[in-house]
Amino acid sequence: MLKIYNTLTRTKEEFHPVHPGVVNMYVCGPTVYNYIHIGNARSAIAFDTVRRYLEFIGYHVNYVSNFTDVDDKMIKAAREQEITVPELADKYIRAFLEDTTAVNIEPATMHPRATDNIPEIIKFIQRLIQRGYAYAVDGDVYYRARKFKHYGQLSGQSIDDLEVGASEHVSADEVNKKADPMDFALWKAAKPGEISWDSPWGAGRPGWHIECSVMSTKYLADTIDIHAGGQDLEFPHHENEIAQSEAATGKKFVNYWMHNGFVTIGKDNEKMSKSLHNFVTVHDIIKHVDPQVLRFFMATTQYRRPIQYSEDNLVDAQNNLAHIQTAFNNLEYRKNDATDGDDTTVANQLATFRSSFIEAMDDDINVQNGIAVVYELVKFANRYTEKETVAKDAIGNIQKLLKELLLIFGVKLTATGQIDDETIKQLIAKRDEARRQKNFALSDQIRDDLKAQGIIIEDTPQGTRYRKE
RNA sequence: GGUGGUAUAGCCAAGUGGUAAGGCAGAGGUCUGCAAAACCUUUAUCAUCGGUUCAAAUCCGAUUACCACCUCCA
Repeated sequence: MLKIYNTLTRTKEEFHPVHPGVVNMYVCGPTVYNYIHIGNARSAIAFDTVRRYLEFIGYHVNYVSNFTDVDDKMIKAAREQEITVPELADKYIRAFLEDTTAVNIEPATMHPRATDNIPEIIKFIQRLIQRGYAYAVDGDVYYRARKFKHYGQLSGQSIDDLEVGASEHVSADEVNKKADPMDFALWKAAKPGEISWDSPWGAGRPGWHIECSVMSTKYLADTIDIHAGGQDLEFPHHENEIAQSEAATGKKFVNYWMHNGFVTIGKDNEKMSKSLHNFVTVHDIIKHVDPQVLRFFMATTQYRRPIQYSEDNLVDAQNNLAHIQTAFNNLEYRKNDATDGDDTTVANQLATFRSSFIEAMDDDINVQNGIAVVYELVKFANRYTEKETVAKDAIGNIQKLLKELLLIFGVKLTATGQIDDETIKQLIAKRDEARRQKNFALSDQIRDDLKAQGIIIEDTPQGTRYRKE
């Protein structure tokens, strides 16, 4: 039974979707004014892993992730680059898709953009005004936070405590307009020259939080199963989404709230963020780090835990992944001399590994324990590879399970060992002959030459195998 | 000031009452002509102090340190 830690209740709860067998899941996506950094990628990877696991255990997942393509920072960045806001959005949405594809994140079922939903956003705000939860002032529209009696529930704070903090950050302009410092913008009047849309309150653009309420209900349902995002979105973003959505629909907005931990950097383990300017973009890092390694590195830490980003930790991940890949390749090599048929011991063992894996992952997607099962499976595979006789189907089934499990972590395993190259094969034959004649000077010479070409030679009881370095 | 989180071996990290999973790195060994790959063996009393209990890394209290949110941020 899958259990998920629900931020709303601060406990692990058994997961029961509204519609059995189907999961409606919404993940807050980035504001597209820059390349995504690995903190943004972490969120996408964490919930892609959750999605893949849900699919692994048999759910159909409707996965919606938005692009915030208009806000203050978009307007500022577009102005600096002397392009329009939509041009800026197009540019970084394309970059987002390239970067996330590189680390093997499945495209969402739908990637809606805020600006494609302006009419729905306006209608949603009108509904909130009708219900007395919102009011217009000079072309702005604000949400009356105190009117919503559960306000503060997600972040676990009373509205009065929140107000102490909020009042320190409200600009003079807002103080004059807002009825209460806790109120937040649903619609912002356009300043001269800014991108805008016509509305009953004049030209303007949506506030940040409203788009997610609108798109979640529009593309999924009034009540969805999972809503996810970074821990920094708990307040105010998700708190505000709940207030908006539940005030508008009168229904529970989300059953399970999931929040991922941060990527930290530096010796103080500080949060990586755009505002602290301590970020590394995916765009840059995959120039010198294998995207599969980056993916594996991030996917093998449980989504709620922080990830400390460092070269050393990346190297660890690289070694671990290589170890798994090698085991897979060595299995492949043994297919050459494997006997037909299966091996019941192996079949039983694989079933055990599978259920151990599920047991681990069912505990709030505990990937650390999940990956530990993978390492056990790898060890089992290596032992099997060294047996005198092996069965073809058994090898195939071990590989199949390895592949299936690694895919949950976003890694596509394929046999990279067998290189079909006649020249290499001839050289190996020549070397084998030299070894038979105990001409080790020659055989080592051939091995060194091949190594210089990036080909590694390995002698096994079944013959000489080779692989790319 | 309010709220939440974290502290386990050189590093990453599991473990939520019964005497410390797993991985990396290190050491020793097996296999090998030598290698490589792999396999085997090996490395901690769990931030500090106090309490509860037959029994605590695990529960309670206090302390310390670090991080995060309360303003845009995944």
